[in-house]
Amino acid sequence: MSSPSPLQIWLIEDNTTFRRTLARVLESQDGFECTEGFARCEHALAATERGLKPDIILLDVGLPGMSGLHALPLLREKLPDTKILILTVFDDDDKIFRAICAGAAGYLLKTASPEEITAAIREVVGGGAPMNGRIARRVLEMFSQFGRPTKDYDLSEREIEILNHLTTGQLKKEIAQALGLSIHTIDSHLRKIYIKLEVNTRSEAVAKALKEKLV
Amino acid sequence: MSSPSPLQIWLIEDNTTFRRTLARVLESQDGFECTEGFARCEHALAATERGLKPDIILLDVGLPGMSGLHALPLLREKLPDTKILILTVFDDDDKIFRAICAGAAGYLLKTASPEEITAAIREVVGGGAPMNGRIARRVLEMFSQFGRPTKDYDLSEREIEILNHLTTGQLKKEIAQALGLSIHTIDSHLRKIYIKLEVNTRSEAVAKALKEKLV
DNA sequence: CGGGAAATCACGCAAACGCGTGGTTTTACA
DNA sequence: TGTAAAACCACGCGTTTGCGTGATTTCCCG
Repeated sequence: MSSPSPLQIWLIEDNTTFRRTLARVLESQDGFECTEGFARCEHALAATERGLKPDIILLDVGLPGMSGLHALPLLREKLPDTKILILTVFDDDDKIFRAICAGAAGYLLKTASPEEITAAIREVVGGGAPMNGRIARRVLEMFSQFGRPTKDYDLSEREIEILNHLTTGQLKKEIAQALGLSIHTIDSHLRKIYIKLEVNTRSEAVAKALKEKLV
Repeated sequence: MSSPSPLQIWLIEDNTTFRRTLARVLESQDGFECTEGFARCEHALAATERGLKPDIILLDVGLPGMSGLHALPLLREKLPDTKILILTVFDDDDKIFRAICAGAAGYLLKTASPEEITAAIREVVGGGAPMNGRIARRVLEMFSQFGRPTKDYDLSEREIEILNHLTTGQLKKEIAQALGLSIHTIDSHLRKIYIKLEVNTRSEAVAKALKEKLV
């Protein structure tokens, strides 16, 4: 099933021993072909200039010269169809966050066994996003931070509705028209919103509403 | 290793057949104890009032009465230490997003085999966050949307600086004072910002800046 | 070296805004 | 059934804004 066109894999990893060992492991897998190994991102980027396009890249983030995190968006631009898996020892939230935002297709730790790494590659090919369990947990936790309404300002439905119109830049007059109300009513609601949000200007209210996900 | 205190699992799932089958499968696992099965979230919430606290909950989202997504935050509040796994047929971005934001510890699909479900439970106990591969991919894609500067409006440094002041609700006068400039200069910058962002009001500019992560 | 973009400053006007202060009607709940 | 909160409406005042139309200076780059 895989013999006609083996999966082309690149390794970007400065530790030569680890890179070669991993390359050997991957090569031994049916359908895998470890076509290139680079010690620096710059070399990999140069290779893309020569028109080479792997299916998968295993990318270390702690590299001499250009870091993997810096290279990621560049690689993604050059190789939009290539799935890039992070393979690193770092598991801090900032690196995870930046890697994912930059378009990493998965995040593995170097503590992973060869079996786990090959399984991850197969998973990413199958449309998945392999992650170390702890990393996945962190991702979900970070994600859940986005949905918090933070504080409760006890805004009424009408007030939230008007707050929504504010974020579209509408004038009091326009909001009144849109809701079929008098401009004085909008003004009245607006004041209560200001009091509840503890702001004094429209833009401050909009900023607070958006920053704290009230709308 | 697990005999002293088996893992207590609740199922919240309206399909009686599926729930009972799954309960039987889980019970057959070493160290698992399927203590309760509910057809409605309301029943589960009532059970928490009686002081019951499972280790794991498998929660369907498409339920009669209160939906699983509505119940999730309530369950999380009652049972802060319980890991809640979503087990559903739905895989649309909105449901995934809401479930994760509400604190789901994992997201499984009902197409999962019994083996996959038991593996997922063991994974969540081990500090992981089991997800269906496709779901995990979606999560990373959604996540990566947060880091985008979206479009490039070609704002100058000064303009971005002033845009920042705008999001704090400052008046032109105040910004001028803060930057040691004339109010006319701020006005001038403001107009260019409006032109570049294609807006006509301050709040619209603030909204656009925050929504598109320009600041 | 010269052109263009960015940054700075200036004046005036109509429109919109924030705010004080008043009111009535509708809705919700005890 | 009463009462409080929300929603609705109104007028006026002083301030701020958005915009048209100008100008000068600084700095980068071809």
